Amino acid sequence: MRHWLIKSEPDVFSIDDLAKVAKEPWSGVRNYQARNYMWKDMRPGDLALFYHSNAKPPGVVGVARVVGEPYPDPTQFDPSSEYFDEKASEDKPRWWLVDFEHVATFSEIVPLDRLRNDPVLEKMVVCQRGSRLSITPVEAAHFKKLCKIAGEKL
DNA sequence: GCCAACGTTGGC
DNA sequence: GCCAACGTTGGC
Repeated sequence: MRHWLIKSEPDVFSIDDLAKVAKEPWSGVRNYQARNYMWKDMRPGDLALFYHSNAKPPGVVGVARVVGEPYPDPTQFDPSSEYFDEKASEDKPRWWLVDFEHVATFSEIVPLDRLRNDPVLEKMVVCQRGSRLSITPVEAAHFKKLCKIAGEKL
């Protein structure tokens, strides 16, 4: 099993929103690297740290799980969607996604500051300067340590 | 294939 | 609101 970190702006879609739905299609990702992670590398059952970006403070707030296999992001075919892509077609989709389900909400956020001040967790991609990628791989040891800090037993 | 211009992300 | 970092676009 692989581990991941997914970013979401809580004003748009928060961990609480995820907790309210059975599963959420991770639509609207329009970055090739992030797409490739969902398309080629994610497997059902993979766990992901749920990260709140553009938040005060930014940080990891819980855990989500990949549900099912990747499929084409339907918003790319919808002209009324802000994620519409005129260069994509049903026979040649450009954007792929997976669904995520809620696993856990931490009792407290683990702020980005906290990660940056940790000699081990500072190595996480999300801690790197200028890191903008919305989906990144996470080492199993980092995932485990972060859950421990959060007091989360999975 | 280079690279300047532009748009977006996201911490601060 | 600012701005550094980064990805994408398009002219050449």
